[in-house]
Amino acid sequence: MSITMKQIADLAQVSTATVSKIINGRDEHISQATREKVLSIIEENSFQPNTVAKGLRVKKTNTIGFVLPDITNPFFPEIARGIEDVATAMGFAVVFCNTDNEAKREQSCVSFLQSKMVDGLIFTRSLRKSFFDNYLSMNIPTVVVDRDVDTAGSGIGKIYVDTRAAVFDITKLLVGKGCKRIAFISAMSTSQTDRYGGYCRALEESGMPLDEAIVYREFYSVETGIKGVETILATQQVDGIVCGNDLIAAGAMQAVRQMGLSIPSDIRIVGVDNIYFSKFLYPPLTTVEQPAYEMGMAAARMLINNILYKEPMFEQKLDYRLILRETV
Amino acid sequence: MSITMKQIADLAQVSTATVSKIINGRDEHISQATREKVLSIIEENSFQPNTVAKGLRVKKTNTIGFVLPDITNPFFPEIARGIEDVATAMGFAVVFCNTDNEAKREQSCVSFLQSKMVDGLIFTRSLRKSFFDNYLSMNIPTVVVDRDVDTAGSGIGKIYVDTRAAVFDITKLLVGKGCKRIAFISAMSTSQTDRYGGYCRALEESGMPLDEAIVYREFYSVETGIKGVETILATQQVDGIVCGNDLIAAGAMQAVRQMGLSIPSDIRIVGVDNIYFSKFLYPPLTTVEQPAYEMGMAAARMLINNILYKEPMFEQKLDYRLILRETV
DNA sequence: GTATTCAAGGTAAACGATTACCTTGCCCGC
DNA sequence: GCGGGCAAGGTAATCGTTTACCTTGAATAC
Repeated sequence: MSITMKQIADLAQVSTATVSKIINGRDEHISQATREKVLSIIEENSFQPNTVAKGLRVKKTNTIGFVLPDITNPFFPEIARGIEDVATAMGFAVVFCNTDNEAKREQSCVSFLQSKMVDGLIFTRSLRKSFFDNYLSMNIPTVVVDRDVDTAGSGIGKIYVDTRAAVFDITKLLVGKGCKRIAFISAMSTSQTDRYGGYCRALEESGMPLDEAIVYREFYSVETGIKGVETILATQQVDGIVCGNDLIAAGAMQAVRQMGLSIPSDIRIVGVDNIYFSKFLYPPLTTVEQPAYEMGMAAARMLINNILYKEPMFEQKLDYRLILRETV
Repeated sequence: MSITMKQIADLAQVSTATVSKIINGRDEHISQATREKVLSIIEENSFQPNTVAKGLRVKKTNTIGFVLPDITNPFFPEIARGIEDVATAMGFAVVFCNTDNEAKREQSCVSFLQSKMVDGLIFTRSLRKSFFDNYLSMNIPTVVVDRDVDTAGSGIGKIYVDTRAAVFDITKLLVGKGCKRIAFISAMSTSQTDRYGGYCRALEESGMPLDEAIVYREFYSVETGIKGVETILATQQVDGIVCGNDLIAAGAMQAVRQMGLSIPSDIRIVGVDNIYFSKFLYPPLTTVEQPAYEMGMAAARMLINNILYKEPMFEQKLDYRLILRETV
């Protein structure tokens, strides 16, 4: 095992209280000589205070939990990195928890993280309703990112971009390019204020009918993109597809190419997220950028400022940006 | 704060020792009545033992650390997921640490994780030599994945695939396709038993000269791929490029297309890793698959078996597999 | 000369679990 | 009727820190 504070104290012939005070800067009543002696012994032995003991004592672990669906989805590592970068800079660690979007795992993540005494939690695209009220009562500093949840009065912070408006804009873009019949492929989601809502409103405003036969909703995955175009194009004809995210778009593009159609001359396709790989798709994907890294940073910053300085939580809307490439 | 064991004990009118014994199954001397009573009170209050207190007492935190260069590189989330999945299944948590391949950050990750009393560590593409001897003396269960390190006698486990052989095979593939002049773009690396070594040997065996003018080595990134082809093609002509990983290949492909060349008719390109997005590149990338998810699982399994049951560490070589797509 | 103050540092009780060892009462054998 | 054994559970030390409060000696005030 590593060296403990007690051993350092013995070496320096002082008490652990003295060592502790020096380490934590509560050292108004420590002489310069003692301070230097202790510090040099700490240095020599490269002593690092045991954070689990400290955490137990002070009930703060300088650790935050990050609950996300799946780190393997390329949208999340960017957020994760944003979170980790500011957390590290502010002296916090972050522990990850994948839920696969399953309610049970979400629950167990939270209780697991709680038992680790994390000081706060960041949820990305999770924290489901069934769990919400129960969760609130735990009273643990929380910010949700990219999740539409009613935070009013709950003390929960929120970082988001208006993806509904983003989808609205990008389907309008398709309309502007002359598309007459635009399909929608995305994940199933309960709320109407989401991406699907943006699609509907854009159609409506353009005087185009909403046709369930050309919307397909399942998961935010490549497979959904593939299955989506396969089932829609089996019976329908469309000249544009808006995809709920870039993963879906990647799958959709592959599937339409497989059917001998070409992009964008036969079908125009757009996505959402602007994941790193979107520009390497063929053709490079037109999409709307969500600033994932910045969202992660903003979330971590808000959370940690709340933990450390009791700064209030708030809602912050980040801007999206149309990324025009070659699929429209 | 959550409820503590003491409070449970009070509610059940027993001692904390009794509660603890029941929770941990050391309950031969507890009556069925008491057990049920305690269990039901635990249930009602959804009590979860505080793992940091427990960790402090038993000096085991059921947590492992995962040190990696950058979660944003799409090769790593797969490994991470593999690690997390088996860790979770075996009752362990994993905390991540990005190093950006900087020696300082690697050091501080380790001492940070150590202060968190992690029970073991997994390094991916890190654990550098300068640090190695010092590290060994810490005597913490460790496995390295995808890192060429001499583990003989060190008690360090190792999961790897023979990427040297993989690169050998895939450059041979290029030779077989008729390439006469094959460039190499990869990361700088110190050891000769790495990907570069495979490239050299393949050239040699094919009777082709090794020409420094057509090798470019910097980082495992898209940018390196771009800069690599820009600098090589500025003065040289080649008909094949082997890239150290798929990220580099993606950059390289974009750059050669930008120069008006086409793949594979003008230049054949191959990568290594088979990251998720390789099949969506245009044209779909020929590469060699490293089973990242399986590597993560194998690493976690070995590490945790060592921690829990003192099973010895070992070296395990996983197989790679040529993925023939359309860039050759 | 006594009371007060202050610098410098020590004492010991927490934090929330685990666990080696003790206690108590009951039963049983002889 | 006494010792042994066992079932059932309690006591208290411990893990490595932090921190409220105490102690000590010297300086200063009056």
